[in-house]
Order: sequence, then C-alpha cells, then structure tokens
Amino acid sequence: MRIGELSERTGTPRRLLRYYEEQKLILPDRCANGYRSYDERLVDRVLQIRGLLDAGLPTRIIKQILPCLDKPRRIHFSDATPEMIATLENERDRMSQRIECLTRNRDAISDYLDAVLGNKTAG
Amino acid sequence: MRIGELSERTGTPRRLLRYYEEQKLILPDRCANGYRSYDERLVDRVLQIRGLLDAGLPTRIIKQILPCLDKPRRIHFSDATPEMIATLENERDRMSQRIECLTRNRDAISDYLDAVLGNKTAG
DNA sequence: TGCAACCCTCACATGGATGTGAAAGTGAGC
DNA sequence: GCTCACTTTCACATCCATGTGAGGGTTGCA
Repeated sequence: MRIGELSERTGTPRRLLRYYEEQKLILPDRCANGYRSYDERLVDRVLQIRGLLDAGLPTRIIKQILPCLDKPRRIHFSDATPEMIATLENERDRMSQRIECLTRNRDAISDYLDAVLGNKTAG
Repeated sequence: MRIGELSERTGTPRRLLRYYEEQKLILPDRCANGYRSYDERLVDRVLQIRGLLDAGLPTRIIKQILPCLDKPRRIHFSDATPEMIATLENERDRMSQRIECLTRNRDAISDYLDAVLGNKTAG
C-alpha cells in the first residue's frame, strides 16, 4: 500500500511515517516511480511505534527494541551483542518502572472517580 | 528544605524544580529572603511528577490529576466539575492503554532476553 | 489536454521538557 | 570584611516529535 492508505489505517500523519523512516524505525520499499510501498504488517508496526512513543520512549530506543518483537520465534543472534543485551535489560526495567508508576496513578484516579461519582448525591 | 536539598533528594535539576513550579505542579513557600522553602512531602510529589513525565504525560495533564492523589480520603468536590470528571476518565483510559502497550512490549523483550541468554551456549 | 488527487523532497516553524550561563543577592565561616 | 556556596531571576539554546507549506513529479479521468 502507499503512504496515504497507511496513514489512514494507522491514524498517523504522512509526515510522521516519513519521519519514522528517517529514524530507521520502518523501511518501506519503493515503486518504480519513487513512491513508498508499505507491507501489510507495517500497519501493526506503526501502531506499536506510536504506542511506545506515547508511553515516553524515544525513537532511538524504539529502534533498538523493535527487532526483538519482529519474529518471536526467530531470534536475531547477530544483534545480541553484550551492549545490546545490557540496553535491553535496562529498557525492560525502565518499562517496568513506568508500568508501576502508571498503574499506581491510574488506580488512584479510579478511586477518586469512584468516590466522587459514588458520593455525588450524598455530597 | 531549600531547592538544593530537594534537588539532591529527588535527583532533579534545580532548573526543573523551578519549571514545575512555573507550571503550577508544586507551590513552595518563600522564606523572608526570597528563597524557596519546600515541604518534606514534596519529595514524593516531585518523584511522582517525574515518573508521570517519563511515562509520557504532559505537565498540563499532570497538574489536573495531582489533586486526586493528594489525600485519598479527602475528596475535593470543588474540582469535580463535569469537564474535570470527563478529563479524568479520559486520562485514566489513556493510562490503561499505555500500561497495556508497555506490558506487551516489556514481556516481549523479556522473552527475547530469555531466549538469547538461555540459548547462548547452544546457539 | 487539463484538472484533481495522489506522491516526492526540502526546509522552516512550533511546543514542551531540559541545558546552560549571566548578573546579582544572601548567609555562614574564617 | 572577604570568600564561598548557596540562592534569585532572566534569557537564550537544544533536542525531539510534530506541523505546515512550497515547489514539483505521477496517475487517472473527464
């Protein structure tokens, strides 16, 4: 598919699809006329990128963790340098911290909403 | 405590403590000489702010959800306008999405690491 | 043939969180 | 009184994700 369709199906501005490519997060093919040609499964990948960006990860890190998610079965040992392993362990831990923080605060918001809505008539 | 101590205890540059104040996330007292004076519990609050920023929330939103976390017991009904309720529900849902995304990807990283480290000698 | 709707690259702009440093006031200790 | 380590405000700089638009090529259709 071309950039317009991918843009619509992922809700992502064309500008950003080109930006993600510039940052080497995705690597579309090119048609004879120079147009970008996106594979079907890039839809999911783009959504994943957007989710991670929204969760606070920079493109530099996303680029490093994406290969781990490509094929759960086929491990890329070529990428598995000691530095890469260390990076991944570090990012995994940071993500766990983020999850904890978000969970804690989301639950607090939930409690607050329950209290406010539940007591509304009584308040 | 003054800004230097809070900075050290939270690992936050002074510049940012002033920035958070400018964004109305914290409201320190002032000593007679004009120095900022921070209450003890602002340590936790600053750490919470940093965690939420790191998880992708902008200061504008953090400012809105912080009052819900102040006193789990004492609900501020004055803040509970319909718009505020809607905002909180919306942010709660967005945080849940972030948690899902982070969890999914963190688990994938974990699986990858398990596979790479576990199979290292066999690969 | 010409228009409309795509696509391309390039480049400058914006907003939010953060870095850096200048110029100046305060306070404790020598 | 001087010095040093703190503090203040102010302002300009940087990084990154994103917006915007110019200038131009490609394709399909009336």
